Amino acid sequence: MCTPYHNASCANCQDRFGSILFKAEKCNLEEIESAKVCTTYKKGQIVFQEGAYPFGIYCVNTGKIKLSHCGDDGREQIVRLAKPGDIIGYKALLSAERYTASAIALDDSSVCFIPKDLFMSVLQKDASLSLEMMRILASELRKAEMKITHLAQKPVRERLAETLLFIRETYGVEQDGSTLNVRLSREEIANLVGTATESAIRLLSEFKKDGLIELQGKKIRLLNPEELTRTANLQD
Amino acid sequence: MCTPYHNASCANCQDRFGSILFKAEKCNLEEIESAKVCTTYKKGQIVFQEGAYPFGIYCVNTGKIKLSHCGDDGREQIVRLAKPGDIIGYKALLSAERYTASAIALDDSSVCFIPKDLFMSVLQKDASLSLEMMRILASELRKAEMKITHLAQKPVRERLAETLLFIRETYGVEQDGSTLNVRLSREEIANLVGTATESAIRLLSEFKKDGLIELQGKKIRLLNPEELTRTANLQD
DNA sequence: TCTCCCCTTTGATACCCATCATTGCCCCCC
DNA sequence: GGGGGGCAATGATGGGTATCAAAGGGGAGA
Repeated sequence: MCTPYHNASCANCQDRFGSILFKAEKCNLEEIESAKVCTTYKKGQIVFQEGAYPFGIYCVNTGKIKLSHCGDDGREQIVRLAKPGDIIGYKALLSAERYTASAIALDDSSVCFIPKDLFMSVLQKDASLSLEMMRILASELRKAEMKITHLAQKPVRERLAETLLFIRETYGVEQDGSTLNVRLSREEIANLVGTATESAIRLLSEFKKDGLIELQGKKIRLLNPEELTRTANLQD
Repeated sequence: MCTPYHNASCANCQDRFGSILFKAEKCNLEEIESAKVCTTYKKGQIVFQEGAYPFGIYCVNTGKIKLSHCGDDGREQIVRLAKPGDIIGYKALLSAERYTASAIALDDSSVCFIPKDLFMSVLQKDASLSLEMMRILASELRKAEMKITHLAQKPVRERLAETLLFIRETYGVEQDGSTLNVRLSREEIANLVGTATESAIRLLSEFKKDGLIELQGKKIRLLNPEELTRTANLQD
C-alpha cells in the first residue's frame, strides 16, 4: 500500500523548506540522509497510529499531515497540522512512550522515516540539532498553552475565525491569493476548533453571510482577513 | 522584598526531589551550582511575569508555584503547577521570546535562578541534560494536548474531577492521607479547570453532597478517589 | 472584639451550543 | 441513469454553563 524509496534528497527539503533537520552538522545530516526511508501516502492513509510504539521519527517531504487525538468518547481532536519540512512523531520518541496521536495524510504525501536509534544517537552528539529540537518543542508547547486558554475562555465563533487564519498561516493560499490551500471536511474543521460539526457549519455560513468568507464545497476563500482577525479577537 | 542567598545546595535538591538538573554531568552541575542564586518568595509574589524577557531559568527548591496565562479578556488560565525539583521559565528561554505566562508563588517558596548564558552554554555541551530537557518538554506537550482534547470534549463536571486528582498527583496529600496538600482559592480551581468560579463552586458542593469530597474552607479532602476517577471518565 | 472587605455560596436567568432529526446535495459505483 | 452512501446544510429543542445579583461567612487589622 505504501511505496518506499530512497531517491528523495534531504538537501532538496532544505532548499525548499529549511527543515529543522538542517540544523544538524553536515556529517550527521549525511548519516541521516543515507539511513532514511521515504514513503508515499495517499490521502487518508495513516502514517502512525495512536497507541503504537514509535520506531523513529518522520519528516514530511511533500503533502499535508494532520495529527489527532482520539477523545474518550471517540471524537477526534486535531492537535496539529504538519507541512513539508515539519517533523512528526518526536514527542512519543523523546518521552519513550506510545503515540498519543495518530498521523493521517490530508493529501497525497511523501514522508521520510528516520530510525529511532540513529536519530537518538545523532541527537546525543549534535548539540546544534538538540537545541533546535528544544526550540521546536518549546514553541509547540507555547502554542498548545495558548490554545488551552482560548478553548477555556473564547466562544466558538472567535475560535473558528482564529482557526481559519491558522490554516492560512500553515498551508497558505492558492494562486488567487485567498483560497485556503487545503481541503478539510466540515468535521475536520470542527475538530480543529473543538466544537460540534453542525456548529462549525452554522458559523461558516454566518461568516459567509457577513462577507468574511466564500464557500464552494470544501474550498474556503478568506475575503476579509482583517475583519476575520477582529472577529477572532486576538491580542497576542 | 525578596531575599537572595547562596547557601541552598543543589545536592540537597537532588536528594529530596531528583530534579532534572541532576541529569547533567557532574562538572556542569557544579558550575550551575556555583552560579545559581536562590531567592525566597512569599505567597502571592511574582517570580516572573508574562510579557517580560527571560534572563535565565528557575528551579523550584521549596514551595509551590502556579504558571498562568492571562486571557484576552483578562481572565487567568492556569497552565501548570510546579513543585520542588521542577524547573520553570524554560519555554521562553529556549524559544528566545518573552514569557507567555506568569509564575506566582502559591505558598512561601524558595526558587533558584540560573543565568541564561550559563544554562544555554551547559545545554550546548551536555548531551545528557539536553536529552532530559527534551523529555520534559515532550511530556509537557503531551499533557497539554490531552488537556486540549478534554477541554474541547468533556463537561465541566468531569474536568473538575480530573483536576482534583491532578492536584493530588502534583502536590500530594497531608498526614491524614486524603486532604490535598495545597490551598487554592475557588477562583484558582476554576481557572485550572477552565470554567467560571461559580460553576466550580457549585460542582464542588455537588461532589460534597455525593460524598466524594469534604470541604473545610480551602481544605479539600478526597474521600473517594476511585469514584472520583470514574466521575472524571478517564480512559488513558 | 468589632468591623470591613474579600471570598464563598446560592439563586435566578439567559444564552450559547450540543444534540437529534430531516432534507438536500454531490459523487461514486453498480 | 438510477440508487446509495457520505457529507453538508438547516431547523427544533434541551441542557449545560456563564452571567448577574445578592446574601452569607470568615479572617485580618484596627
